[in-house]
Amino acid sequence: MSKVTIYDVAKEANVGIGTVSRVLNNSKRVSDKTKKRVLKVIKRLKYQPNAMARGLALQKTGSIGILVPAVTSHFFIEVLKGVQQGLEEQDMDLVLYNVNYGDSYDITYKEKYINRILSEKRVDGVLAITMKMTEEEVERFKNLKVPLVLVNDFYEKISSIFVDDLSGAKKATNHLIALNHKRIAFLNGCMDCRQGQDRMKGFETALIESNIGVYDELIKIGDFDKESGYEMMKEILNLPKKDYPTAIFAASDIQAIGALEAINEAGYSVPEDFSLIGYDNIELSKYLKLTTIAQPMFEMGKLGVELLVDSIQSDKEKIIQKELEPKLVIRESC
Amino acid sequence: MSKVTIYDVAKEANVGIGTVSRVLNNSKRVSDKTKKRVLKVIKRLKYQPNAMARGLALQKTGSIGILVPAVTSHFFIEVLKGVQQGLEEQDMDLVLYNVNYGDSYDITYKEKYINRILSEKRVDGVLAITMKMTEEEVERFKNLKVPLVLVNDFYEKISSIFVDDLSGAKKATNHLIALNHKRIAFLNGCMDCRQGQDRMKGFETALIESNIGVYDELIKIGDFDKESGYEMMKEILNLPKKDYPTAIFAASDIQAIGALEAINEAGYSVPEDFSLIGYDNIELSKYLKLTTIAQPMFEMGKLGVELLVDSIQSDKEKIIQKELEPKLVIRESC
DNA sequence: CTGTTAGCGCATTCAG
DNA sequence: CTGAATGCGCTAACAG
Repeated sequence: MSKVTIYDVAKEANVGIGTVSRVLNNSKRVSDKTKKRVLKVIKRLKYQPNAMARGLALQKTGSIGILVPAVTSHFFIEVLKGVQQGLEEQDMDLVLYNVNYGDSYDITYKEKYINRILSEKRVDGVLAITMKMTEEEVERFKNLKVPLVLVNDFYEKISSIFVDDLSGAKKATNHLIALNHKRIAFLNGCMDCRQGQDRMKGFETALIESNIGVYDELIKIGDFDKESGYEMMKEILNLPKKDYPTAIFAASDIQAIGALEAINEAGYSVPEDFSLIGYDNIELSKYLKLTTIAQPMFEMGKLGVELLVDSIQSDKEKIIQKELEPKLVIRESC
Repeated sequence: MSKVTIYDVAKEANVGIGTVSRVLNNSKRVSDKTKKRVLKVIKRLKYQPNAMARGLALQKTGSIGILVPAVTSHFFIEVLKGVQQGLEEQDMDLVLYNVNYGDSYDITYKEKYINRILSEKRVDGVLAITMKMTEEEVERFKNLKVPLVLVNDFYEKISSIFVDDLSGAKKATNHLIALNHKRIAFLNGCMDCRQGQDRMKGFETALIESNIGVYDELIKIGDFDKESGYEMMKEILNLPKKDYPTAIFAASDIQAIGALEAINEAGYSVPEDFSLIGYDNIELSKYLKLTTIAQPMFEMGKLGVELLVDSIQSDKEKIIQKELEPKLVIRESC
């Protein structure tokens, strides 16, 4: 009962392999009677087509690739859930290309994987999640006609799914303003990515619209990780006390957690001494009771596969841009 | 520059495709001179062999499958890190088979994936993580000679990597005993899996060895998830106060977190009113300052791939059982 | 050492 | 409607 091929089925059913192949791909050009007979043999022999052979003949693999900077990030995990669910409905497999190596993002791995994906042809298309693809990289996909969709990133020439960061940052800031805060600090991530830029803009816009002061010394730029949140908060705590903010908006939950650590170390607490709001709504923030801006991660994943599968199947280029709306989740940190 | 095949390379280098194939697989049977020439053409044409075709000819895919009940579990994420790193060194791809569907473990999906893996032959071997494989399922792999290694599970006829749960539970319990606790509760997961049984045994053994009472009303059996931890803790809090334990040992961190919620809701706190210790050392527990038993998840993943790749390459059956040692991580919950 | 040929398992013409 | 032949891109065995 080892390897049963299409030939075994054909012989057993007294037909040619062509016929078997036809019923497999449910072609109309086969009589109901023989179809039934073949189907029965297939079931009896527990036959299933070999993915490699089929892929080679069809020039399709029946699987998609996921390109991600760090599989272990909370953000990705949530997106992955959506991807899984979307994929399930398609009966496609998922190949994971994790750019992260030994806990550090390695740009050479990104390059390496992209090369591999593009030439090995093990996947029919790829979902790049939070990957900051360069224009040149994207073009390579286009040239080779390998469907690509960007999740949580934006590029005008490629289907992308992203979140309205400007709106999210405004919501966060406005929540703080509604709570009557006048001196609000902002711990931002990088400024050379869309997310950082838009969140900054959202923050400033909200303040200006409410006629509240924007204080340079309360705006910090670092990284989206915890250490950076910690460092930035320490800098703020080093300010003269009279310049302290009453509320802090961190551009990511994980930064907020870092900031929280700095706050606690300094003998202060949240929300008594400082109000704190994060961004992302990762699972952790629920346990830490952190107020935050929820990104629709699951939906992004699910929508992402849908777009990708669509573009694989239709194979005519159709660029779809989808902007999702983040929403405020109020917990106990402010 | 679209699809460059081995023929293009051969023509361009004035050799036969056999020669090209040989340099690709670094066979010794090719002169240095032609080898260099071919290599140069390969680089110039940016040629990379098609994975499908190679797989078909070689009967090897160059990728392994991961079978897991829930990609989003913290435990799995950590293991995955190890897997990734191990795989990186082998240049193999990773195909994810997630049995979880719509947030609930679905046994029919397990069946479905196993069938798919076994017949589609898209992967050369599989790593089953925390999968509770039945004897019959394992036998199917053996019959079809598809290498399988179990991670965090044990089956004598298959290479397995697991943790000494008895020892882990003893360590946890002994820590509590060293802290002078006399009435210790145990919130266990299922009792029909090795983990549950061993942890129960470890718990009881530790108590008995120290001549401390084992109280039936303080031993609860549920599930390894948060809800179950919450429920079990509530039951304990419903006991007459005089019967309250002074410490609680939860069989998983996530259960401990559920228990913590119940404790807080009842107006008590940790570690003031109850000492609490968990099991697993997932990332969350660090932030919640939960004392726990650390499972070497990363190592399990890494070791797992190594065993698997070994068995794929050598292809002679060699069953290796590896038991790892868990260790106590003391934080602030006790 | 190197070119040629025969499959790997399947989908897809092309005849019948 | 159906069977036989051809090719997908590559490896391996076989001649030179």
